Amino acid sequence: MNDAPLILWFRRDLRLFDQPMLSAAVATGRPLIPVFVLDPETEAQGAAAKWRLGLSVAAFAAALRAIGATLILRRGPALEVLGTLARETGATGVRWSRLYDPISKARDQAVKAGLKGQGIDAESLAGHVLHEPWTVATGDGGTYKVFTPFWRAVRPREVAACVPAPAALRGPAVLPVSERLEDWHLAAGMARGAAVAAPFQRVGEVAALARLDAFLAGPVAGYAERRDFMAEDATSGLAENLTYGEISPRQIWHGGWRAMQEGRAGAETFLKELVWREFAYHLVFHSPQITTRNWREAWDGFGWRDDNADAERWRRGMTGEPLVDAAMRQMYVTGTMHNRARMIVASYLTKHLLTDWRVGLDWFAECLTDWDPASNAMGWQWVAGSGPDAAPYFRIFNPATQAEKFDPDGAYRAKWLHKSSPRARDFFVAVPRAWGLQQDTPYPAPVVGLAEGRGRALAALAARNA
DNA sequence: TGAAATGTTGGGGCG
DNA sequence: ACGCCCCAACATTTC
Repeated sequence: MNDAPLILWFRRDLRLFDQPMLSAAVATGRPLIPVFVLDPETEAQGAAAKWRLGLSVAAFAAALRAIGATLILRRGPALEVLGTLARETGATGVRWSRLYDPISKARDQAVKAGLKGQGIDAESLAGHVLHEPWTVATGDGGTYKVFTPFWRAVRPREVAACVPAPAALRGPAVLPVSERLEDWHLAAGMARGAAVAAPFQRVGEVAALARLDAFLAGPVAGYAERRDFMAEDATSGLAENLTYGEISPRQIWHGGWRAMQEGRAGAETFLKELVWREFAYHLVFHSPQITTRNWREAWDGFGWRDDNADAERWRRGMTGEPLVDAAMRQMYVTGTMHNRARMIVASYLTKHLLTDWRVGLDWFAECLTDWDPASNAMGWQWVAGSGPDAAPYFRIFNPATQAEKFDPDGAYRAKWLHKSSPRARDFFVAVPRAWGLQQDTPYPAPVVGLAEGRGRALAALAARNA
């Protein structure tokens, strides 16, 4: 019997329940060495994402400790670290859960080939999505490029049952050395923002499961009607947990499905949102260029403005358009932003300010604790019009109209803008000194009139479409 | 998962 | 009772 240790390389799957890679490894009976590698690809991520990742790693390390295992932390290129760890421990195999974005794919392919070259058995398993991207195809074998048919194809599909969490993990006879999480300084890029943002995070598997239960017991019923109201707590808020794999998409699917069968009105709409995430992952797998280039190549010649002074005001929540600024400040303080607000600020940047969607994508990547490469790219290209199933070019959100509809009493705007609001004050505590913003900085006049910005965008976009 | 302009309809006030 | 006007509400079209 093979009793050589197996290395479990954790990345965006920091959970114990419904963790196929982990369960399969436990079933072998071999000693297991869980490891998290801070590799250059991960270090390249945005400030908020790296900081939030650190919280997740800490929570996962604690969860592993509770079942008798130690999460080993190592920094360096993944192939190098995993090879070294294998030699140190006598491990003969490495397992991980698959990722689908181009950067992860390139790294993982190189790691797999490199490990195999060293005689180490390397295997990746599913776990981050409901269905492997290559298993969902159109009638003629192509890939779905429009959401609705994708939804119709995915909805009736059987999703595999969740696998239980292991009760215990058997470690190696001698524990390999681990670095200390504190020494990674993952909060460094957050400057003064980490302390401000911390209370808004829901970290770890236990908290994520509790939120799913609470959401399915209550808010899901009104999800379809209430989810767009930005001041309300009507959404699941599970995106950050999905990002780090603190909860499995399959568990959410099964929970949502059950709620739907029990007749909770909003449950199907909720499932649809989960499938939007799925759609993003399938798209990024089949069209990896979506993260960096116009998904529709016809857009390549379009004269977007590059980064510019207006975009800087957008980043700083100082456009003078209250709903846009409220949303940008919410993101800067909390690391998240209401879904509808994301569409509105993205429309404002790409349409009213005619700024390249990649400028917005980069800022979201820097600020969001729920950042993931697939959803971020799909969302931005969807709004800009260059993406799959994209909004037609003339679909331009009017932030004032959206505010009237989805923040009718102004509560969301007031929460993030009004001088007397503690959340609005948090923003001034969190922003870099270099921005030169103080609480008494006067609120600016709009960077562009709504009618003027809309007219300018329509003219430019109509010319592109001519 | 849009907005604004334009067109249509129908109820009520009023002569 | 009737026609006329106004206008809100709704529908359709256009960007």
